[in-house]
Amino acid sequence: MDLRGDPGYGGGMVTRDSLAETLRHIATLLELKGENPFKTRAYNTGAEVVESFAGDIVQRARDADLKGIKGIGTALADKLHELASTGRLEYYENLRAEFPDTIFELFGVNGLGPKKIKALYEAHGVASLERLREVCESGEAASLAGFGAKSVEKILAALDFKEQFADLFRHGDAAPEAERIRELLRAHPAVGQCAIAGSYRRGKEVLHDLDFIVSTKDAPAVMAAFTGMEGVDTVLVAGETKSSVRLASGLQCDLRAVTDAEYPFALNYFTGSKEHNVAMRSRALKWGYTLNEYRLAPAGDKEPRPLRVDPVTTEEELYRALGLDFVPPALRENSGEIEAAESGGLPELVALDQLRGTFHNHTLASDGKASLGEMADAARELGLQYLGIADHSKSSFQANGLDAERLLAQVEEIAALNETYPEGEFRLFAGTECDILRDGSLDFEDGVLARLDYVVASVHNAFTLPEPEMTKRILRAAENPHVTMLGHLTGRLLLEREPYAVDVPKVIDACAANGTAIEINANPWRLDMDWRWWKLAKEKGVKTYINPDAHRPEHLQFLHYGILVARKGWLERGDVLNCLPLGEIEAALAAKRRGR
DNA sequence: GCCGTTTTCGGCCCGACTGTTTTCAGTCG
Repeated sequence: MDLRGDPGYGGGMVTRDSLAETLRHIATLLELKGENPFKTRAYNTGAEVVESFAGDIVQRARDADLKGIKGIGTALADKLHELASTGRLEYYENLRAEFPDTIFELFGVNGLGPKKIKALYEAHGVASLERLREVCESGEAASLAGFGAKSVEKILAALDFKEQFADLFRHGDAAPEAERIRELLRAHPAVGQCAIAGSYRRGKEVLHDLDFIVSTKDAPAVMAAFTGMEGVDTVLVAGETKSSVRLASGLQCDLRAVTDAEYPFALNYFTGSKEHNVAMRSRALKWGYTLNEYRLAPAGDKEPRPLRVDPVTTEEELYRALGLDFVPPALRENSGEIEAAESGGLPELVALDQLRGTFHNHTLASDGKASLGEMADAARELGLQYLGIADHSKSSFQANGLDAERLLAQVEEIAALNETYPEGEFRLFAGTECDILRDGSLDFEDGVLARLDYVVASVHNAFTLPEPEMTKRILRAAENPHVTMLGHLTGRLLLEREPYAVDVPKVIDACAANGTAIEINANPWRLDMDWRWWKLAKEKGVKTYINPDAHRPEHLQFLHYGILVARKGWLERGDVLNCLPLGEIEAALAAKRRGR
């Protein structure tokens, strides 16, 4: 059997994502076979657990140390162990031999689910997008039981869409449209409460649609306004309380309308995540209630436990009613938040207005689009007390990186500018985004680095080193006493370029041992280091700086996205060093330079 | 396949919408 077409499997390296992907593929294949849907769900749940697990799930799987992880039972634990330790899984290979590899493509077509795909495959050998189009255009598909002219038309439209657009969007790319539509709904006379729910509200880095929730007494009017609004390309669904549209950008937007009384339940339900909802519902059940998108109501014949808040009129009250602290949307990923909410152990998440400055920013000297003074002015307008300048170093010649001479001239320039700011009110810090060279050495001599206030060390070339070498390279930088923080740790560009292969837990350990911070790069294309690692990093005592990687003044707004990452990573004010006020950050940088 | 202060067996969320149906199956979230 040829599995070469599957990058996440059998290619040698086992990663968190490849483990999750294999579980998802198993779930899909079981669905195709018409297996018990709950078994299918168990595999999908397992994939979610693997993806969001706070810790080194690959190592745990390798060590057969998965006992006690909720959602991973003995069967999944055994399979994950086999996968992680050998790179293969016999059960999966047998399953895959039953269908052509390309059949997975079909699940990405809107309107096609396991039943229809199975029917198409068995009747006409449909196992690829090309073949699907053929049987739709030839009329063969329309004659199948359960298929008709309309469904074939929809499949063809979905195929056209797939050719034209990606089905995932970066959070930052979707944000302007999301906010525009929210304002439009909010301004509608029939709309009471209104929110963007879904993964957008949870602060996920990529989204596949936007979910809007409104409360209203005139749902049809709001639905009409929504499906008829500017920017709508196609109306996908148009019901009385639920509509879906496709915008010209390809982004899908769903709207649900409920009453004011139902609103907190709908908001909670459609914010998700699915797994968080399951946990909430099962908790409600234990208390003797059924929870859905409309209400919390007594269930069954037994006397329910009295709610702590009754009636429930807000989402906060819904959590409190069930004996929980309010769980911020960012944390609703089923990674321990319910347990923490029960025991008063939720973190006090860091917030945007707690940031006092930021460090990874570029100017005209390298590849930025604004001068030192312009960047400083923009930071002051935002109310920041300090701004760090970290232009590229000489090896990043493609970015016009600075050599030692130009860098030291910039240090002088920064010192002169600092003279012009009122003492204690604002300061520029002189730094560098110093390339980590292939062997882990830095792009400047120690003597040069010692002249700077701080150093961001980043990888900008040789992205394809094997994991052991890349890890060694970055470890060496993390151990260099001049390095204040590691920049964009994995180099990923969301939906564009894969992260480079690096053993993140090892890097976290080294950073903890050396007092080196790891940046949260807030550029919406990066959002790197990924939020899934921060709980682990925090446990180990690693701190972060949230940096916009700004190349122009407007990019300072990216800090908002960095805050989303930090919050998803359970980080508090004390974990984020650029929450420190000017006097204290100077001391912290100096302490790090002295080797603590 | 997972899970257990209701259960080690028998549950596991379910409502909205659409299209092909003549009362419901499939998909989606």
